Amino acid sequence: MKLSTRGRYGIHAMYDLAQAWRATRGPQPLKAIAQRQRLSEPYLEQLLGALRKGGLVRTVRGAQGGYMLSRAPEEITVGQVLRTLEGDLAFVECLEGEEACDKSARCPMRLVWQKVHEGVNRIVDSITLEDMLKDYARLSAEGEKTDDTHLHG
Amino acid sequence: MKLSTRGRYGIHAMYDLAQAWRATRGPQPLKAIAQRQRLSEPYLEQLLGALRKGGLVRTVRGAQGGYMLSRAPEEITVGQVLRTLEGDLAFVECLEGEEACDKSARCPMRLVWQKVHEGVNRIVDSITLEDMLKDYARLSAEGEKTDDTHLHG
DNA sequence: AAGAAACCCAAGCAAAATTGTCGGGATTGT
DNA sequence: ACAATCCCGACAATTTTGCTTGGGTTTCTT
Repeated sequence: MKLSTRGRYGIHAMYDLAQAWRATRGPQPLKAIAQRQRLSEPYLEQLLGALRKGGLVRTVRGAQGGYMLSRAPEEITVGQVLRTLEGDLAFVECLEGEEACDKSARCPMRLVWQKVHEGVNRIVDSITLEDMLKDYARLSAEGEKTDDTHLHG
Repeated sequence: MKLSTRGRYGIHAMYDLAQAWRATRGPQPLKAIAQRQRLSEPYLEQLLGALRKGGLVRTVRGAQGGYMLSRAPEEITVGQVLRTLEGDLAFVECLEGEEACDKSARCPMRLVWQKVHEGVNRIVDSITLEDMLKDYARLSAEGEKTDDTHLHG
């Protein structure tokens, strides 16, 4: 029931890129993202590769290159990121393919899984990277000290 | 992100016991439950053991014994079953213990995980075994053939 | 009292998934 | 040219999952 590190690290990376989007707008080298978020470079590279294929980030190759969001932070949802890295956010497989479960139409469990599936997706799709930036800004304003290094969760 | 077989099989077993509750009220032997739900006996035994410790089923030992719900189907929620077998339904660990995440108070990710956590729990706690029985009865009424063997999902 | 029908429990274990690492290739700015 | 980058597939370590095995213990029936 836990998210794997793919989803968790992916959100960290995307949040990092959302901050960069506001600040410099330039591409961020893998190494910089990995250091700020304290993630292993080669592993993060895999995740960013998947996010690129999913159309959520784009890359600039060669020196001074790096990764950047493919569109504005308010147009990327947490759900898009998680589904790209984790696959369909379904509790059970029988919801994924159309014919994954033969008895699908008359299964007492199915409605339960459907409700959870819809609920989870509705929530994660309602939160954009921009929302996360704002929420965190508000949170920081309330607390006193500023500290923008490595916050995991 | 998938439920493990523990949660899935557990719901099947509890649904089976909910049906039995209405019909006979007598304890159901492990073997009978396993056969109806097509689950491995020794494995199911583990799950029922956990459900017993969790207070959701009670047992009658000795010959003619078996497992039965510890209270009425309308008083047992899907959430109780899943949490008993899967642990806290949290996307990330930092929500579980109080001090699992040191920076908890000012973490940009935390609010996201909290919202999902609350959403999932609200949904699974809103569905009782009785609801499942009713939903399935309605579903069966709509379809024509009756068939109460092994429906997985 | 014997036997069978049941639950109870702790280890062990193979397969699968997760979480990375490694090595080399391709592209591009300076 | 050269260095900074991204790109990609293979593989290795570790953990988790999904069971199985081999014993117990309790209680009903005869």
